[in-house]
Amino acid sequence: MRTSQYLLSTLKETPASAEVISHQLMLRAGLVRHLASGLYTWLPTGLRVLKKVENIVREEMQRAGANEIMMSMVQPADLWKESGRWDDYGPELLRLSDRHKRDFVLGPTHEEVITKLVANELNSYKQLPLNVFQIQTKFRDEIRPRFGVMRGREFLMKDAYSFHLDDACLEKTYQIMFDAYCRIFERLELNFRPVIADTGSIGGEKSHEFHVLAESGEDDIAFSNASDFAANIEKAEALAPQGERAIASQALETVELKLERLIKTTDVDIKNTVKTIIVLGDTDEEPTKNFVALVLRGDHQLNEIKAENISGVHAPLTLATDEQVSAVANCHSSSLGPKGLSVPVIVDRSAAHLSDFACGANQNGYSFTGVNWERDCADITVADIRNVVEGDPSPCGQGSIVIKRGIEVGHIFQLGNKYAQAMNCAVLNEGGKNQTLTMGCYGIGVSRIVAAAIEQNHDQYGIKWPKAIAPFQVAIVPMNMAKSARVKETAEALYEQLSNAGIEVLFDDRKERPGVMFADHELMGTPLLLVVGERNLDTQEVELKNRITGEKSLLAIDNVMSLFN
RNA sequence: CGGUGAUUAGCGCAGCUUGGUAGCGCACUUGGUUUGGGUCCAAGGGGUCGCAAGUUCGAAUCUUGCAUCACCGACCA
Repeated sequence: MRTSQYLLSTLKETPASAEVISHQLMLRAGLVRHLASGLYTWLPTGLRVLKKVENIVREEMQRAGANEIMMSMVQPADLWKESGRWDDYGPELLRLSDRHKRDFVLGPTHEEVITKLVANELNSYKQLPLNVFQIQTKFRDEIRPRFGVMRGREFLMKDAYSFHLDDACLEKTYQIMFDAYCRIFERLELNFRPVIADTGSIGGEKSHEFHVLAESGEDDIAFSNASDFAANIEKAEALAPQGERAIASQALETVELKLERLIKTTDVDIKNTVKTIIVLGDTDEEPTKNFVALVLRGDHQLNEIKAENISGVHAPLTLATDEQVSAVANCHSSSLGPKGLSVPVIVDRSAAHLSDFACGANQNGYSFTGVNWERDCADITVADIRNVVEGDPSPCGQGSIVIKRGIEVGHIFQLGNKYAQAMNCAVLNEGGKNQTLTMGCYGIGVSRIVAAAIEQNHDQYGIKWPKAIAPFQVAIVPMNMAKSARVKETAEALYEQLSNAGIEVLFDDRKERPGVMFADHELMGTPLLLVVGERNLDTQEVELKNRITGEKSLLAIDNVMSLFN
């Protein structure tokens, strides 16, 4: 490709709306352009990268025995009503109707369509297991699109679905997919980690996320500093503190200070206090009485996922309003405490290990000190409802927790039979009986990977693409071609030779000054530059510049092809 | 949806307080100059100041409404 024919579109200045570095560089290097909130146009350079990621994903899926298909992005609402997700999915599901007023959705994912297809196509256990995938545009009407294509509303995703007669078979395919994902991210040269994950709204039992480690990531990942253990913080278990709880030694006292003031103005340590949060319960009692109290150590944070998975707690987790808090405890939320509450009390393991602690007194402006479980507050349930923090013992039993930020680029689930049951997806088993299938599903955010790769591979000059996904393998940069016939001839000859050999080469034939060309290629992140100039032509050499290492060396023109063997 | 802020040339911004001729840098066009790291000089093109209504002789500027975009929370590949 010649730059004179190419939509280069680089920007010198950073558009003000771009927050993270990958978004800035994607705009500046001319990979994408903003169309509307969460919607982007992919320019030639960006599309080249996207296609490369896509192809690596496709190759590894095929190697893992998955069949590529393509499903419609527009899906009939009836299917979603059948699975129950028409009601469950919420406003993130973009709904539309056609000219006949029939309801449709823009597919955020394709479980319904694929399960219906497989239900119709498969009849016998002999056809199992089956794994199918597609690489398709998805649409999710995100509440808050941000960070460019990292969280767009329309995005490219690889989604695979596997079908099995039993869980043992699903487990096997799950492992194959796990390995395939590792291969994919290794080929993409990304610093990634598989982490144990929550299954979220898709439902199911076992699940891993694949995270690219980056400061700009939106998830907190808990690692062990002594083993392979890694889990999304949503899912990382906070172990109960070691040892016996200290024996009560203080008497219960009432203090005329809010808990917050008590911590600030006295020597009471926040780690020896508990905070109490009232949330909606999940029982059939009349709504005015249906609440649960969650109790955490003062310095800990509530883990909403863990909390809403506890029976009796309403999912999704819903905080009580100020009025509801007053109705439950006759005080403001800042003076809440576990003692004497009439609602079920769920206490985090760490908070339950305290003795002689301080807490709100359920009376505005008052606290208790010297509080002890059992003696002062007996009827409680102990559970793990907090986020792990750095330094906690790792749940794997080895080492302690370290927390890093990650960008979720892949997610694999063991779905079970939720969709198969709803969509009546079954085959005849060996005994001739109808048997509902069990499913796995496996997603990769293809367009998000492009952004994640930039987050991990850039410097002050621009993008430093991993070789496997660089838009061009090499660029030819002639010095002052307009003035030197020798330079022009050499550059043209090199270009022809490389193009004929099928190498993705960008020939910068613009009439630009060297600085402009160098800056553009560095911004775009082309791994290799061949600089053709009068300076080295007497010896029949060109300069080779490596974008990643910054190394410069001289290379005989006759040897250029050897770079690509 | 809630909270905050923004909207003036393709991009980055000034002008608004105190109403009166729409400006700067980059980019773009033309001519010259320069040519191994975003040269320099000169001339030029490009704007219903987000939209609508109001106040006024007169609105980018004041008032009201709406839209869009971004940031902080819930969602997720």
